[in-house]
Amino acid sequence: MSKQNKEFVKEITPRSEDYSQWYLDVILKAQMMDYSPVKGCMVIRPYGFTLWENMQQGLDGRIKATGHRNAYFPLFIPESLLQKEADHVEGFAPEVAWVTHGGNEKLAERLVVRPTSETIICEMYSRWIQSYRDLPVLINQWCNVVRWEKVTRPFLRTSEFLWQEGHTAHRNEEEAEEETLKMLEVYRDFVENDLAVPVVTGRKTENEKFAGALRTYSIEALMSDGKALQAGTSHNLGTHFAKVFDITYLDSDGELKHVWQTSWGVSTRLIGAIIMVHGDDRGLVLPPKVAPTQVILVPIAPKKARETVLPKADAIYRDIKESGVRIEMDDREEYSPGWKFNEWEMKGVPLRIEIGPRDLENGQAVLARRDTGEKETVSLDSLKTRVRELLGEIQANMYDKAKAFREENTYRTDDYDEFKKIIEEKRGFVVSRWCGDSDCEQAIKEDTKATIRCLPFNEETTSGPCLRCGTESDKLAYFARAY
RNA sequence: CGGGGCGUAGCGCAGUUUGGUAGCGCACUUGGUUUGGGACCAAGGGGUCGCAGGUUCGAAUCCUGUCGCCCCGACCA
Repeated sequence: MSKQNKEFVKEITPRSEDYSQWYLDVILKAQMMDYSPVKGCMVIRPYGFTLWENMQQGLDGRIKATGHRNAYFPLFIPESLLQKEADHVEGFAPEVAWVTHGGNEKLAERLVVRPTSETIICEMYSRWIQSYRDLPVLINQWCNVVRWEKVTRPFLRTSEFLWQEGHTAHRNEEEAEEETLKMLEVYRDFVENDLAVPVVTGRKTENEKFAGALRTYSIEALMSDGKALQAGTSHNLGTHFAKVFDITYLDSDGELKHVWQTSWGVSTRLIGAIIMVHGDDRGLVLPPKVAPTQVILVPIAPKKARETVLPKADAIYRDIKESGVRIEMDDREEYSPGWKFNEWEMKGVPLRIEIGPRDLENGQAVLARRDTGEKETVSLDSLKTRVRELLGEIQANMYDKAKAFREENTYRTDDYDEFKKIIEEKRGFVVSRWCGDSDCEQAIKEDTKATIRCLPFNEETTSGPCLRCGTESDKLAYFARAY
């Protein structure tokens, strides 16, 4: 390794050395985002935004396939609307941005820049819904929201972020609950299959639920530093909002009833999850399904061989592109192959094709995969097929690797001392019995900084003592320190 | 809000103790030679040293004030 190369490798702080710094290095070096002059806000650069667009595409398809349609609601929400639901306003008031003036004139009523759109959407729903025939209303919106956070972190917690928020209205509890769980499943499917990030699904505790919700469900992912990240939420809002916004319908039995509502959302935070779950000391690693560039073709074309290599590389590039793979060719003359290899690895491109004079002599190309670093030589005849095959393998391998990591870092104990030790020394998920009492949950948080991420579905358990207080319980909870 | 640290070129930093008119690496520009894991040589461009006062013949350096950022704590959909 040359001297320059050594210095370069140091440019990305090793993950083990300073996780925070590593995270920032990866994002900046991959040119996903940059800091903006507005505190806590970020500029998403084209490379990062293309990733987001690919994610949007995958998720939007699933949202539409489950019967929802996209719409758009205003960025500004009158103060009086936000005030209507008590829990909701209490939850969001400390972090909303206010608009107080229009031009030079002070507004008669202040506006908030939406931190979420429940209130303004409910206001519209109350006008749109009259009859049971109007239900269900299944609407989704892609937009930006603003939450004035004290501590921010790129992608994970920013003052402004992009997201998708679904808002639905139903006839009764059963339908609303079914919708809430259906959308949680859509998120699980999308995040696990497209982003290769394994998640735990479950219900949030009363403490952790959405401000104004009846029940909140979430998908929880484990980052490579052992901290948990809430990757998506789905809320059964009950009839709380319907009551204060007067969203009623005349049912087929002639009775006037309040609708049951749900809301659900995932945000650009998922980009942070991808980075922290898959990234390594060389930079970003992107799952093929959403990678802006799936394959990077690097022709190795010394002057003498340029005429033979470049046309051949171009033909391969076109051929693969036509087969529907997102491939780019890096034929810049001013950078050396090694420079390009590092550059594209930093950007997380899943697969690289190297093709030079030596390969052409043998009728082959070299394939290098980002997830394992392995290289293989493939004959030019089978290149196109092998590329598609490998992209699939990489996607699957990334998921398996992340899942294995999560399993290795998920512990099962009901002993509080052991629990504290694991949380402090190893991090990860700790699955323990919990009595269901809020005070107990709070005490554990104060002792260990670990919170209940969710109460999992489908975890069988026999009755036993609660982790902290010893009360008999058959509830299991996933605990972790979280972002 | 409490404790600590830092503001010097696009980025990362040295210079501050002991005042003398600003430097290094990367990046950038031009020319040439290069290309299988961040190539090399040569020549260039770029800075009101966070801001405002003060001390001094002279301030990046000393003094006072102020603004901003980062880390730890606190707070936290």
